[in-house]
Order: sequence, then C-alpha cells, then structure tokens
Amino acid sequence: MNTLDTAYSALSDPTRRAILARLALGEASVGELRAPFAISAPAISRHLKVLEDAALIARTRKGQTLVCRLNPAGLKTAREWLDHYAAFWNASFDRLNTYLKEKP
Amino acid sequence: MNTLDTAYSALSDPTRRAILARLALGEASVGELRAPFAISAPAISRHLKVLEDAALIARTRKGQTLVCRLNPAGLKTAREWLDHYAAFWNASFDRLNTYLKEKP
DNA sequence: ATGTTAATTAACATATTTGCTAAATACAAG
DNA sequence: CTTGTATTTAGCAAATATGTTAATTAACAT
Repeated sequence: MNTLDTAYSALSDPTRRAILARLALGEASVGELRAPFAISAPAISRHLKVLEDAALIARTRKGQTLVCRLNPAGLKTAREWLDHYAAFWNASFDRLNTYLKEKP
Repeated sequence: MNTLDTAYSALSDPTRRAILARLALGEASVGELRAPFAISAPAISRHLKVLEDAALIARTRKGQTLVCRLNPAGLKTAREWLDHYAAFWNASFDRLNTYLKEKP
C-alpha cells in the first residue's frame, strides 16, 4: 500500500476526520480524543494507529499518557495529489464552459 | 455515508486514481479506461460505479459505449476539506517551529 | 431475426475493516 | 510491591470491498 492509499483510506472515516479536526486545535492524549465518541478504547486506539500508519499523526509517550499531534507532512502528500489534478480538472471544466458558451 | 467518506474512500484505490488521472486528459469509454489494467470488465465497471457514487465522474451513453468524464464538483469538496485543515496544520507547524527555535 | 460488441448485474470467494470484550503492558503513586 | 489509570494487543463477529466467471441488457449491423 502506498502513501496515498493509506492517507485517503484514513481520511475516508468520519471519526478519523473528527480526530484530525480536533488535533488541528492542538495536541491531545488518546483519552481526550476518545471522550467525544461513544466508542471503546480499543476502537480509538485502532483509529489512531490507522492515522499514524498513514503518517497523518504522530504519538509520543508523556508519562502515563500518549500525546497525539498532527503530522503536516503526511497531509501535504494527500493535498498535493488532489491539487495537481485539480489543475487539469479545472482546465477541462473551463474548456467545457467555453465550448458551451460558444456553441449557440 | 457522507460525501467526504465516499470521495476519500474512492480516492484510496490506486486503480481509481489512475482512472481519474487518465480522465484528466479527456473523456474516455469504459473499454478505453479498462485497457491499461489486467482486470476484468466487471471489476472496472465497479470501480467506475464507486467513482460515480462519489460524484468524482459522470457517465453518459453514446451509442454503444458509455463515455466517462470527470466531475470537478465532487473533487472540489474533497480538496476543500484538506485545504481548510491545512491552514490549521501549517499554523500548528509554524508554532512548533517558532517554539523550537526560541527554545535554546 | 441473429450475431457481435460494450457494459452491467448476479453469484460467489476471499481479504480487510470496524467494533466489541477480555487480557496484557506501561507508568505512577502510595 | 500492590493498586489504579492509560493504552494496546488478542480473539472474535459482522459488514464491506475487491476480484473472478457466467449470464443479461443495450445498441448496432447484416
């Protein structure tokens, strides 16, 4: 599985996107990240592992707790793929628009 | 499943990203899209359905063939989510950098 | 009408994902 | 060193994803 596979796959789950949104506001422990969800500790742990494997977050132990923070590098990869093709897409769209306008 | 779920899930498969990359160069029939892959017709058909359900492409019949083209609107949604949070991420990263530089 | 090409749907096998509970590990505190 | 808190790993069940072959539908051409 390449980087884009794991990154987009990780982003496809709403719980994981919510976790990222939370982490955008600042780092948080696993327990803190779990609090808003009606979901077991192992379930959150797995979501975090998926995000970590996708290089979207990093975890470091701080005493008894594991602190999670965003990993901007991983997200950059995902954005770049979309942004790259967006250029083509918009170009195609523009051509279509031009075509439609010139047609009558 | 909401729009972002289906969009990112669709993007997580390399075959589907390759299909999108191909369509960025211009519309193509199902058969043409299939050609580069060692994969059955039903398999391609399903990939295209996933992309269509995610609003990333559109298909229209043209005589005997189905012509596929990109749907820029769907991609825009996916990009916007990433771009929105990228702002936070970069900000966090900047704060971290500042912190690390000021520390010594 | 019949055969051919393009593409989808049906039916099935296998692998992955997600969630749960119970058990294990890591650290802190008394 | 025993207990409590934070988190992960193990084991299991249900749902989802992906690919295959066989059968079906749509459009075209003879």
